[in-house]
Amino acid sequence: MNYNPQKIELKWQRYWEKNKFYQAKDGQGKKQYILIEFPYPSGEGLHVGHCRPYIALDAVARKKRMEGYNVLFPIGWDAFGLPAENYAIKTGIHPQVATEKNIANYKRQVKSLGLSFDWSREINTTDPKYYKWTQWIFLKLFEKGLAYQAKIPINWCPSCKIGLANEEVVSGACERCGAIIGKKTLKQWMLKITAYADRLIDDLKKVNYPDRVKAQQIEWIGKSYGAEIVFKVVGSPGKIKVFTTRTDTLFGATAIVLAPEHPLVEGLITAKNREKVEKYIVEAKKKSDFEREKIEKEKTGVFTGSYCFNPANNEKVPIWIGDYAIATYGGGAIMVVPAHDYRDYDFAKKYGLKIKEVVSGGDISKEAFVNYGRLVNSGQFTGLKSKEAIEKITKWLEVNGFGRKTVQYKLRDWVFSRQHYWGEPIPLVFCENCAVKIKNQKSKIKNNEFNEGELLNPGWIAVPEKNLPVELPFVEKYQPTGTGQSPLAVISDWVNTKCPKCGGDAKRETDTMPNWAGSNWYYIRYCDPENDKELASPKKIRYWLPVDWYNGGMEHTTLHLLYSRFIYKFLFDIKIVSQPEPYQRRTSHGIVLAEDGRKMSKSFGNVINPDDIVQKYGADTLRIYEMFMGPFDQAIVWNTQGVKGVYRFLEKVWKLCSKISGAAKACPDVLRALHKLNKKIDNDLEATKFNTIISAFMEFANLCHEHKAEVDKKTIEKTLILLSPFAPHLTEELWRKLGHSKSIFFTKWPKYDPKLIKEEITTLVIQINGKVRDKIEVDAGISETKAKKLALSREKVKNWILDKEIKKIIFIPKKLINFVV
RNA sequence: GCCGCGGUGCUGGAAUUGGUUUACAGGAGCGACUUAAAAUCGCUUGGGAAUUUUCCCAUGUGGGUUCGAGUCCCACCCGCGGCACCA
Repeated sequence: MNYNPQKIELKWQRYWEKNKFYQAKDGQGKKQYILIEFPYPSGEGLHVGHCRPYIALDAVARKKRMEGYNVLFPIGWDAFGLPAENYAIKTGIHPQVATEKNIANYKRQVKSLGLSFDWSREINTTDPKYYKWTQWIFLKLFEKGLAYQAKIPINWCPSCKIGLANEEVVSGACERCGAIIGKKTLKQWMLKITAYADRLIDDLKKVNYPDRVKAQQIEWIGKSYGAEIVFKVVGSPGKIKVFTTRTDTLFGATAIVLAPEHPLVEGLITAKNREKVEKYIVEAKKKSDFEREKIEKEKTGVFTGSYCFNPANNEKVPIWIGDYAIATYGGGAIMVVPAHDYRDYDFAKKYGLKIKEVVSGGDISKEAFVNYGRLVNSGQFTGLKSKEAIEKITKWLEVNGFGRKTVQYKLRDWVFSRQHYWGEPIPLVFCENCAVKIKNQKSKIKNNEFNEGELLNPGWIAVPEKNLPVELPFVEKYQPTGTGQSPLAVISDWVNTKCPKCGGDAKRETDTMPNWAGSNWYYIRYCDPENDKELASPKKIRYWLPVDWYNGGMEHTTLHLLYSRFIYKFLFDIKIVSQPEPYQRRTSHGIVLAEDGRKMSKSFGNVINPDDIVQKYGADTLRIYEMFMGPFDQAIVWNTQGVKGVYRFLEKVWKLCSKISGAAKACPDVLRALHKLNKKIDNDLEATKFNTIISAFMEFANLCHEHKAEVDKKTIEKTLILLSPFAPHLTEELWRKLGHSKSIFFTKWPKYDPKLIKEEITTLVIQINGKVRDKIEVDAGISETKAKKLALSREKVKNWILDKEIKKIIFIPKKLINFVV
């Protein structure tokens, strides 16, 4: 029989599923929790790029099982979010219906690859039994005062008619539709992720993530150390607080710039300047972030007419307004030190501000000098080095009440509400009665009558836990209202409810949660997916978590990965989970590009559907090709031609293993190669070097092919076991053909014998002055003296040395001998 | 501008971490089988000179360290990803 994947793959997939091969057992033995990012089931189905991480981690999971681990390798569906809703708007098909259909298709595709997921733990974020707990987590955040409502200008996508988080805005445009983002001021629920900023940085030390992931998260959080300095306004009690990391340049501050949105602006505008300033502010507010960015280099500003005192030397410095000061960072106020900051230099040049050198080392007549140096023109601090000056000036400010040491973060709190239908309802109601009570009678409120969140957000009352989930009502119309309200707002019998605190009339929150809400914690739910009493039982959480190996895309580094770490830390604080970090190890896969080198996309018509490859070559070929195509963490171009090569390899394995030579013992070369292969798989799988594993297999198959007559049954069996995590169907089939009644996946993972790997004979390279001139076959254990003698006896070597004097000999056992002449 | 990653044949890439550069595949060429094609199986395939023996040059560019550099150091060029008026 020839290799025919169509005849064997479905058979074994059904067999494995029927016999529940891959179901993890709670609390039994040493565990491995292996996780892939659960897919968003879109209407387009899987493409070969999605499969790459699933296939890779499937191989890992399969190997770990054979090594005796109790492996949890689960899958589920992240199904809330915009695409389903946009699709519903277009077609009138309810997101629920479309989602179910998409899931069915995804499931069929995933199953056709022979992946060893534990389907008994399948979850779906849009299932009320699941999102009950997504809502529960929100309630806990709310109770602890980590959720608050704020009226803020948010990123507004005019096309999707939705507010977006900073993370969803990609260079000024909507991550989903590409429209230019504007600003809209709306009341939004915010999560205090900033309260966890330090821990999110510090705890990266505890986990094994790629450096680039750590670096990106740290940069995103953007912690900087500096000082807050107080500038007193001339002729008024007003005080302006600025943030700087360069306290040493304080004497060079020749102006203050406030963001147009700064709360003190109004009081600082003098009558003479009013018209100009107001016009500027109106213009600035109109600009979107994108426009601001585009004209980034061109600084603009306007003088308010007011002055303040530089605390260092009591000089009067003008107060300006300029939109290069960012409202949401450092209090939206900066001290302008033109001599030592590029931006301030531009600004000062444009508006004729004083440029005063206070750190020596550059030529400020040409450009700003931003490096550290020695202080000049800085009163008592003149002569100090920058580093020392920063400390001393900060201390001086503190002593004299002009400022204090502080830190700033780029990270902002997380905008957690969306004005859309297809998401988890936020489990809060607004009660006018309670709002009045909290606002007016704070002192009379009994202890524990309201939780922290309710006091922080007067009128917003938590839906009691026992009433969860707040189910998403069925609607006919999904269109965003465009007014900033979600489509839920028009369903009056859902919106109108009773206040759980006072029983009075109340209205439900009609915003829903962002699509990240369900994915924040899904991997916890896998530990105990059916539990309707708790998020998951503490016992199971303790057993399974943290995740041992989590693979996902780089694009989630500052999104899902950061968010879910934050949520996990919160759950740790309220003692739901027992360690501070959710993922012990993180790896990232590179994306698979289409054959034309572009991203695979329906609009380019260049998508490769795994169905086609499975149909033509079989799942095992697809699996091995995706591992072989290139380094796992690198983007790679798909090449259907290359798929053929893998198919040929599997055919070779098939032929080799379905006919046994009858040799009683493998020849030493084959045996050694087999043990080397074993070692290589062990090492390279851990290092995610899947491509070299496959090429090692190919080399081994080629070797066996050469030594056809000397390959025994034992060798073939071991080869099949080693290959089984990568090509499960083919190996299972051949395994049975060899007469085994039990599955190959019940065998133990083989251990290589280090003694057998040792080469007895090696090629010793002979170099003259570092250049290869000859090679000899020698005993691996040959001594330097012997090697030298042997090398010098060679004709070629003699010719190269001739009458020259040997100055030095370098001998590396098993590798080379080098004569320096 | 800053942070991170990378640059090796015609192509995807390998190189035990300082020790035989180009493994493994794809593609191309030649040959075998075949009426023929596909498939399959052999052989060839970095460049140049010489074709029995061989020699020189090649890992983005230019320097350096070293007996020896794709690998380490310095400077530069190019590509990719992220951040970006963050004070």
